[in-house]
Formats: sequence, structure tokens, C-alpha cells
Amino acid sequence: MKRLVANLVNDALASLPELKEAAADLSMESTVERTRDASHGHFSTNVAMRLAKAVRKSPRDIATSIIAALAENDSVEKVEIAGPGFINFYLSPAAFHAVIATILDQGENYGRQAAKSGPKILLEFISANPTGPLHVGHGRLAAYGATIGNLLEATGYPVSREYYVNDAGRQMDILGVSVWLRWQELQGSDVPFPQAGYRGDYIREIAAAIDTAGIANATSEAILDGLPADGVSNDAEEKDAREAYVEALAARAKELLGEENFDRIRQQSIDSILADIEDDLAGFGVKIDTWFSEQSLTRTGRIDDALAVLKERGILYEKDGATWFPATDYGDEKDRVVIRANGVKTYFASDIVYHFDKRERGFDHLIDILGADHHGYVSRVRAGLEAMGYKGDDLEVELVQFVALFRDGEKVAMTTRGGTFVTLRQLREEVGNDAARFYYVSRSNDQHLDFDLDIAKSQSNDNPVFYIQYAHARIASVFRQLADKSLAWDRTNGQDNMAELSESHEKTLMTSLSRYPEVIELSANNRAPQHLVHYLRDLANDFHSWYNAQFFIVDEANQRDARLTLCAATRTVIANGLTILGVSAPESM
RNA sequence: GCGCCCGUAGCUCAGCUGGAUAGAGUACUGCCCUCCGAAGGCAGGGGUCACAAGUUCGAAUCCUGUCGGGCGCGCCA
Repeated sequence: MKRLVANLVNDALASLPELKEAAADLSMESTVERTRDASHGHFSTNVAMRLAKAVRKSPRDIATSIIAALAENDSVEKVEIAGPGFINFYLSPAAFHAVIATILDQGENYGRQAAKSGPKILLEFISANPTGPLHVGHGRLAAYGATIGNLLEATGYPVSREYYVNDAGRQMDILGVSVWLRWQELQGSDVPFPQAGYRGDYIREIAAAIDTAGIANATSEAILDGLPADGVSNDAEEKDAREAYVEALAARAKELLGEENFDRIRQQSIDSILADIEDDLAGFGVKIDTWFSEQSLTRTGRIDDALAVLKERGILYEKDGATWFPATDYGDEKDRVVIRANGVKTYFASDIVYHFDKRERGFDHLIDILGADHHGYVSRVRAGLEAMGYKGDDLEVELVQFVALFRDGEKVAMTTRGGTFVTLRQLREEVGNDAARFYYVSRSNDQHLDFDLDIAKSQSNDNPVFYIQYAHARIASVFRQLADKSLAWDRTNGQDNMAELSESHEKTLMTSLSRYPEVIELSANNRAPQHLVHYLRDLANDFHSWYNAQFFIVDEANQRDARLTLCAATRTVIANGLTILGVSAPESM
């Protein structure tokens, strides 16, 4: 609908030689906008004001000539100049009636754009290390990423959702040794658990369940012989001691068990945690197309190959026994190590190759959704892409800020180490999937999120998700009432009698329904699902107001069918919007 | 110290690519069920858009600075 007005203005400008040139670099779509106030019509453009300077004429004079040049259109009822030079468009009732017909014809496709052939988008999100269950912070990444994926798809882009599994490297050894030690405990070992090990209860559960056939118990003496002392606390100054100790333990585990057996324990642990994450996400309505394993990069030698290429091109250099990537040449703050002096490749090395691999797989545009604490890492990955021959701009990063939980007005304390962090699963069980999905995306992603458990749980008007779902359920209820009265909705008759919908609530509602495709596009383009959230809230409000103002199931058939037609269209749009948010649209509550 | 994000009603937050009188929810006050779900609706008060300069016909929005809050700055991930 917005495009219709924009096109009219565009054509008018093109037909005016004195304005054509000055308007050439204005994007017409951007100068036409919905009005905030109904007294300004339905759409407005400020193009006359923006051209005034270039053509040295008053905005109102320019507006007058634009209006004179506008082509006749049945959808446009009235055009007038207002204020300093706005051109306001009043669309005809028939234009809105046509939108209602479109909504009913298109159904779940209303607001969706035709599939585009490209750019092909790879959307990577969550990518939490497989060292434990997802927590509420990951929940925000999951909800945001899933919704962005839905929005991109709705706007026609081919999009693939990917989870990068950091299943290689040091952390996995620590995971393996943690599980092994818990298993040893179950066999009666009294080796104290390392400070830097994974201490959560889920480690014990994995230890109790894994297959250790053929793996012998080790004595405490054999495990601890010659090892350095563990850090005695979690304090920062003890950190080196803690990390050294747990690494030594992992090395010892490999000696005692043999690499193969240790691998078995480690891999089972990873598989178990990944299965849990997968199940958790599926329960949360989050679909992942590809689980991309970091091990697969290591195993196939692609990391070594890529580093060799960079070395050949003379990009990498050696210093202090390590191999460095000159990230500063690409605008990063400092150079970064890719191979440590001890021969271990850093995560950055695999990140370069991973992002290169995404492009090699044919994805044109890469979107990474990351926690805000990863922002320092963006410029170096872009640098890596450039060094590998692609553009840094191919990578778009959306940062998501932290989540704080509130209960009874108090912040819920969460520390990963202390084991008091709240898991996504706990949150889902407590507040429900719908409320959680909705709450997570109701704020701008670059805003810290205060997640109020009491509001999310409340089944009342305090909770916007219920308010919107209630509007949907209420419409379903109207149709049930209709059937109870042995009446039926005649859609054709309704559409033939749309002129019956002349009351202000009805006009407001129709205007809102016509906005939906624009809201989807705006939300998708700005990676900003909160626009859709606010829109749905407003739409539900428009419906509830109308519901309270008028009775729908009236005796007069033409009026009844017309009103039910509007109800049906509203139901469709609410359902479409909620679906994109990953929230259910219930028939009753 | 340097970099990124944020600062809008008592509270939680929207506000697009600069436009017309600054928006919701919540809380507070009062009203509306003989009627399709009151899990709803209507009305009211509540603001120096952190602060200061600047660009512009026009700034909550763009630029610069100051103050306040969060995060990041490893041969960790």
C-alpha cells in the first residue's frame, strides 16, 4: 500500500522536468510514510520540503505542482498540502476493502514476499560451547536468531540457520576430564575435583550414563602423582594455577587411559550435551538446519590448508615462537596469534577458516548473532575474511546484550561457576515457551534485557503475549458463538458489503491490517523483531476496542458478514505475526 | 587508558531513512458486564527526550564534547 503511494509520487516527479533532476538521488520509498495522526490522512510525504533548497522554490509551491502532476488513481480519495509543505494522501475505503480481500485470499502468505534468488544468507546463532546446558542468556540468542531467520524468510531471502559446535580444543579436554573424574568418583575415587573443571550436576549424570567398557579404574595415587597443586579458590590470582592443574589432569588422563579411551569419554560427553541442547532448542521452537562441527574442520585438514595458503602469501609471520596474523593491517587493534608457541592452534584460526568455509559453500551474506561480550572479535574475523580473499562486509554481526532475571522485584543472582545459573529449560518450564519467546524479542537487541519472571508468568493483561493471544482466541470464540446460533459467515457477502464498515474503530483496524507487510519488511531489514511485537500489541488493542464498541453477530446479514470478514482478516494477521515470533495462536485459552 | 552499546513518564521500554501537538505498557484515580470471553474497554494526571555546543527550514533521531551505566581489550573461549 505504501508502495502504491510512493510510485504515484515517483511518477509525478518524473513528469516534472524542473524537479526530476533534484529528486534523482532521493529514495522515494523513504520520503513516503504512514501518518501518526489520522487527521493527516493515511500517508504523507515530505518530498517537497526536501527539494525546496535544490530548486530554490517554496515547499508549498513544489507540493502544488507535484499534486497537479499526480496520476488519477481509484485508491486515492483526496490529496492535500498541509503544514510547511507536507503532501497528505487520503486513501479511499475501497483501497482498504481490497486489502481485506487480499488478506483472506493470501491467508498465511499475507505479508510474505515472493522468494528471491539471492543473496543467500547464512545465519549463525547461539553456537554455545557444548560444555553444559543452555542458559537464559543463550535463550535470548536463540529467540532473536530464530525470529530473524523467520523474518528473512518472510521477506523472501534464502536463509540457512547454523549452529557452530566448538567441539575441538582444550575446553573439550577439560570436559572429558571432568566427566572422567566424576566417573572415578562413582568407582570410589577420592581425587578432589579440580577448581577449573565443569562442576555442574549434569557432569555427574553424564558420568553415570556413559559407556566405559574396557576402561579401568585408576588409583588416586596414579592420577595425582607429580601433578602441580590446584588453585585453592576461584580468585583471579589463582587462575593460572587452576588452569595449569586441570590441563595437567587432562594430560594424565590421556596417559592412564590411552588417547583412544579418553576420546571415547570426551566424545560421549559432547554428544550427550549436544543432544540435550538440540532437544532444548527443538522444544523452544528453534530450528537449526546445520550443526557445523569444528572437529570437521580440523579432521579434514582445512585449517592447516588455509593457514598454509596464508603463509604462502606471506601474510602470517612468526614471533616469540608463535604464528601471528597481522590483523592491524585490516583495521583491528592488534595482531592476533593463530598458532601458539606450544603448537596449539587458537580458536581464531578455526574462526577464520570457518567463515571462509561459509563463503566457499556459496553463501553470499553471513550473519553472526553473538553475545555483546564478543564485540571485540568482530573486526578480526572480518580481517580473516579479507585475508582469505573475500570482503569484510560480507559478514554482518548482530550483537545481543545480556539478560538479567528478576523475581519478586529482585535480581536473580547467576554465576556459572557457582552452579546457580538458570537454564533455558528451567525458564521454559517456569514461564512457558510462548511467553519466553515473546519476552526475549520484545526489546531491542542492543538493550540490556530485564526479564521479569512474574510478568512473563502472569496470565493477565500485565503480559502482552496473553493480550495478543487473547485477541486471537476471542475471534475464534466469536465464530464459535456464530455456529452456536446456527449462523454461518458468508465471506462473499461480507466482501460485497464492506461499505458497512464505516465506523472509526473499523477504519482504524483496517488501516492497521494494511500496515502489516510494511512492518515485516521494516523488522526484517533492521533485524528488529521488536517492531513486530509492538505492532501486534497495537493491532490487538485496535481489535479489543472495536469488540467492546460493537456487537458483531447482529441480525442484519450484510452487516454481520462484513464485520465477520474483518474479524477473519484480523485473526489471519495476528496468527501470521505470532508465527514469525515463534508464538502459538490459540483458538481458546 | 582505548573501543563498542546504552541514558526518553515513578518503573519497564518503543520511537524507521531528521518532520506536524513526544508514544505504549505498568502503577495511580474514576467509569463500563440483561450483550459475541471483563484475560477486555473508556477517560484522567504524569516529560527540560542525561547535559552542552553544532549541522538543518526543522533534531529524541545526525556530528562533537562532558557526565553516568554496561561490556570488551590474552599465545582464554
